[in-house]
Amino acid sequence: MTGDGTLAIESVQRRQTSERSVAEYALLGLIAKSESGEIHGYDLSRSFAGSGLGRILRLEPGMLYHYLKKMVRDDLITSTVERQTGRPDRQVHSLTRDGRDALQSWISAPVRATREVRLDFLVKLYLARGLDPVRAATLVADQRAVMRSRAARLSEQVDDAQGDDLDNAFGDTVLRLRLSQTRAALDWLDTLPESR
Amino acid sequence: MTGDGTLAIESVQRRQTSERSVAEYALLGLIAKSESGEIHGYDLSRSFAGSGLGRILRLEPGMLYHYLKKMVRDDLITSTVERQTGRPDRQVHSLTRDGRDALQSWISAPVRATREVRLDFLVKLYLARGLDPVRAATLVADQRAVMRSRAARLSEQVDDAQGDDLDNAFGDTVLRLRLSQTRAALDWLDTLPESR
DNA sequence: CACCCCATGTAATGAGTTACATGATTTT
DNA sequence: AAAATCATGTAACTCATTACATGGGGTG
Repeated sequence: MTGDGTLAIESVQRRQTSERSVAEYALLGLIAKSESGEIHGYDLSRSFAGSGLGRILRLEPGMLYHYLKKMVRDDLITSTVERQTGRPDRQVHSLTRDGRDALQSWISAPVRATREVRLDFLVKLYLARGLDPVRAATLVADQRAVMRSRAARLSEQVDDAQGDDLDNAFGDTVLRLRLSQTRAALDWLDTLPESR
Repeated sequence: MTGDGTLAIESVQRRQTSERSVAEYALLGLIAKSESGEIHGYDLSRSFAGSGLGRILRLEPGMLYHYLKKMVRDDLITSTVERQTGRPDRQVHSLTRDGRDALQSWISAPVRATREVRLDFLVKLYLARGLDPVRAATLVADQRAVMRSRAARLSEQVDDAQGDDLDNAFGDTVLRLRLSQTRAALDWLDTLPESR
């Protein structure tokens, strides 16, 4: 075994620090992007489905309202009732200080694993573009750096590996898949307008 | 809306026909690969961790025994008690006809989505290599075909897309990421010994 | 004597999916 | 008259993760 050579393993473990799902950050981002800074669940649901986010992840009403309640509980957003006549009352939400901070720091952090590019990074990029183009540019740059070092590391490991028996040959196969996926992500990052 | 142009969306929905998890098939495969055709849970756990499978997915004892019970219930494997003295009794498992069929047809079916290459396809490939090299070769060929048509389709969509507003531009970005990931998978498939 | 190996589990927890409940009002 | 829109949820279910229970035997 070379160093901590244990490759990242499939298992969707939330980070110990009670990490939130992508969908929650997506909601925070949509609230932040809303013109008045406040928005109710039903509108969120529509703008979610209508926006670019609806193209990469699905969020059913049940889960949406669940997340909103959870984030109110955790003091990331506030909720005030807006009475209506002839229509059901609305719960209007807006970001708290904590919510804004959580959103900003989540968006700013590049993803570590290549597999997270497809979902997590895309959501970060979408929100960053909508909220602050400068942040989008640094995000892309930071993500490039992560992917580059990851590619370098994988590349080393591929060179070091010798495929004696079947299982070692397979380990090599796995490494080369990861390397090729990582390089593809890197190339894609380079084509983004933020990389110009 | 062009045809059913709704892009595949993130949501790990099991297929309606009560689909099994990758780990279950991995277990079926390990039982099939065992020399005597039968093996008990504890040995399975060790050979799982020790084999190439342990490099791509994790399976804790709790889940392993859970799957074994489930598959006994569903008549994919049988279980007989092997008494021991000075040691706990063992539950020895072997494949039933249904189990062998389920395993073979799962292994033979290429994955549809590119994101499934990283886990599902790798497990299929590992098992196919261990059980029947010929099947491994056809699997790789079939998977190549799927990825090629997927790349072609994505390529079309990229050409058709025009990025007017922010959300359409994002849709284009998403498509190009998928295309690049799919092409990378395709290139990787070509480097496999089965493609020679 | 403390600890690890053998061997199989259970219990607690949490996260996500799907389908449905409600009840008024507007559109077809 | 039927259906869709508005607006917010609840309930039942599946699936996976983690940690722990058990209890005898061998090893440092």
